[in-house]
Amino acid sequence: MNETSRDKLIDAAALLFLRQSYQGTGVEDILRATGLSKGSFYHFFPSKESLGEAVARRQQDRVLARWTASLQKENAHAPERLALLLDGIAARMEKTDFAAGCPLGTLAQEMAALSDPIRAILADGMTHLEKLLERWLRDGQEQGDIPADLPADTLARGLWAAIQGALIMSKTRRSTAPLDDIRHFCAATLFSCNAARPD
Amino acid sequence: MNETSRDKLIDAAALLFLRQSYQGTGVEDILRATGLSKGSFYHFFPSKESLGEAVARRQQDRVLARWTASLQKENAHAPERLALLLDGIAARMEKTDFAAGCPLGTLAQEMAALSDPIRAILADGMTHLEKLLERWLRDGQEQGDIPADLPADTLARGLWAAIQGALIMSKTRRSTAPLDDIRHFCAATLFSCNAARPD
DNA sequence: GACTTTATAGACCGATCGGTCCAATGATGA
DNA sequence: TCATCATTGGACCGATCGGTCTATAAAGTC
Repeated sequence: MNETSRDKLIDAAALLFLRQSYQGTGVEDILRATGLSKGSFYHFFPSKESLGEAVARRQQDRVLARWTASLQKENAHAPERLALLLDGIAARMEKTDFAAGCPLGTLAQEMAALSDPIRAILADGMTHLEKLLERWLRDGQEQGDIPADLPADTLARGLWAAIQGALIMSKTRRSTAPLDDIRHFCAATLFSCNAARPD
Repeated sequence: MNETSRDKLIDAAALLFLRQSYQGTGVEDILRATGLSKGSFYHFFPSKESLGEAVARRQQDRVLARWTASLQKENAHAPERLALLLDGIAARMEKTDFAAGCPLGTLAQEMAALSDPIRAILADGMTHLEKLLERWLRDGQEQGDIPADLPADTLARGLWAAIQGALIMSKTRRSTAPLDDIRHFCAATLFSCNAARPD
């Protein structure tokens, strides 16, 4: 109900943290973005760090929802599902003029050493994403798109890392090419291994 | 000669930026770490951002030297060379109690959208790293450790991204396991593809 | 309608931010 | 010996930082 103000603060902060980083965003910036006042802010949150925790949780929910929608898309094979995910990410990078990045990864990079509560939330979110990738891989293996003898858990972790790194590169090069590279990378190592054994 | 003070500023800033980020490090922090004074700082650098550029260049030189030493190690095959690189990175993470990360990647994540000069320097450094990985891959292909039909340039970019991502994960999980995962990932996709086709 | 709780506005706080300025000091060469 | 110029120390600047406080307004509750 009266969560509207609290939600507005979290949403505005999530956007600003993603584009200007946590430390680069002042409490006043968030107030300006929401039209609320300081009294309101500190009524809902005891500190900026506490808001950071709420932001981390919200970003986790959002990213998880987006990844699930792509990676578990009905009537689609593994390569197509991955393409869906990467296209969505690429579109988001272009839309923000390459100022964004992974909502979890960027926060993690900055806050892991600064706030242990936030670090823990983000670590949890990343585990969920890896699990999602692992399930995508296993589905692909069942469908025959990915060789069944490959270790899904290791590959999932490696693939998650590759996507994170591609986002850093995308931001630095101001290009979506690194995200396409991931697709080619998978085509060469995961899918093509399969194609190389046609019998 | 009298570059000592300038060098001290760059080195101290490089260390602090890596652990506390650029925006989390005040000019006064750097002065405290070096024992120098504000007059000295602004004699050598017109602004904090200008120091940031110098730091980016220095980190590029350092990382490039380390990667070259590992990936072009004499009398070593591709898997061993990669292991050398990843072990070095893992050791550095543990030594800093997981507060560090890739000197280029962390700066890039934070500064790419904030300072175009710094962004450009880091983009350049990343290109060099990718070229280094590509050469490592081609050497491995010549030595027969990696299937010759794989596209070295695409794999190099993907692998670079995976290492970056593993560093984010390592920092967030406070563990070196993600770096070991990269090794297993390569073993499963690059090296083992080869082993899977024994004939 | 009286009373309590929740929510909001915004003045204010000390600390710190990046940056300026100038006087003092060091070294160099004529 | 003197002039020159690179280097350093540190007081100082306005702006902003995260956070506190009090007064008020709105929303329930009986």
